Amino acid sequence: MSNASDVLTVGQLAKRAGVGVPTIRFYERRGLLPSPARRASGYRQFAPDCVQRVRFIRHAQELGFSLREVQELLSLSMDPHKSCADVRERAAAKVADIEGRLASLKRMRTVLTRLMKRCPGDGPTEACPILMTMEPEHER
Amino acid sequence: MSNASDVLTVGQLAKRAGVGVPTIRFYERRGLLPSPARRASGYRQFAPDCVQRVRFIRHAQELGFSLREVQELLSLSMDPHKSCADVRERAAAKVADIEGRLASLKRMRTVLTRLMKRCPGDGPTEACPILMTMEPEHER
DNA sequence: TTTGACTCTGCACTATGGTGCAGGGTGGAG
DNA sequence: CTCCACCCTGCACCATAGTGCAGAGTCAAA
Repeated sequence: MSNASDVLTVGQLAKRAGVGVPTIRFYERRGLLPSPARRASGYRQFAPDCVQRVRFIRHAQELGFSLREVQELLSLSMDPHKSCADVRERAAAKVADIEGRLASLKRMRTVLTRLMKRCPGDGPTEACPILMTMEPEHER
Repeated sequence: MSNASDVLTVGQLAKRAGVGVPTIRFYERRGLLPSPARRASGYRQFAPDCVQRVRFIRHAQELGFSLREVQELLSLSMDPHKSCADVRERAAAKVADIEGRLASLKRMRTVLTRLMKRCPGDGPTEACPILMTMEPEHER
């Protein structure tokens, strides 16, 4: 079934996965992609399933996982001693992380919109409640 | 009123503002703090109001402004041709920015929690719906 | 055979917000 | 006068996720 014409060069892999060529090499250096076989010339020969792998990486990134975390997820999926529960643990940690960031951003938004309501919208900047509230004699 | 004993060394400024000494020098290089007067020895002599300035910077950072944006805010407050409306514009842009980030994080959380509900919590990782959904044959 | 597109390596650089260090000079108290 | 804490400059480095480039080699079609 699989023959030599199945393998992909970096460029082909990059194109099919929708990323740049340097990104592929970067992932390889980071251990997110296995070191591929090489031709005599040194050209990389990627197996076709590397396309899935790269898309997995991007998909996980979209869900908020860093490359380090994606790597952990990948080694989880490689390790027969690990179970679904381990994966779920990572997901739960990520949700907690996201919720922390959400709370922080919401606090920022609350303060900023409150300041904007207080701002007359004209007048000199010295009288601007936004700037004044950022001054710290206003503490907390 | 103000005499020589009013001025602050970097270390004193850093301590009063609650930041490290290199941070002060970094802000100075970035133009967030004016270049202070120097003693004959080269020691910086900061005016006491620089403490307020540094705290302003940290406060604005807490509200989600980058140092570049803090600098813009500061030059707005220096410029007599600028008004409160200009400041409010920056705040509104930042709120929009924060809302974009909130939406993105909420999407991530939604997907992750949905995946976690589908996950049995045991069994091999190959069968894990979390990992499987990150595989891209699952497209969009 | 030639040409153009592709690939190789390694290194430097982007942005962000600092931190750390080496190798000097300075300030004030004891 | 000595000592230690502080200050000076400039440079390199941390993490993150790549991007860009030089200089060389390769592949395949025309």
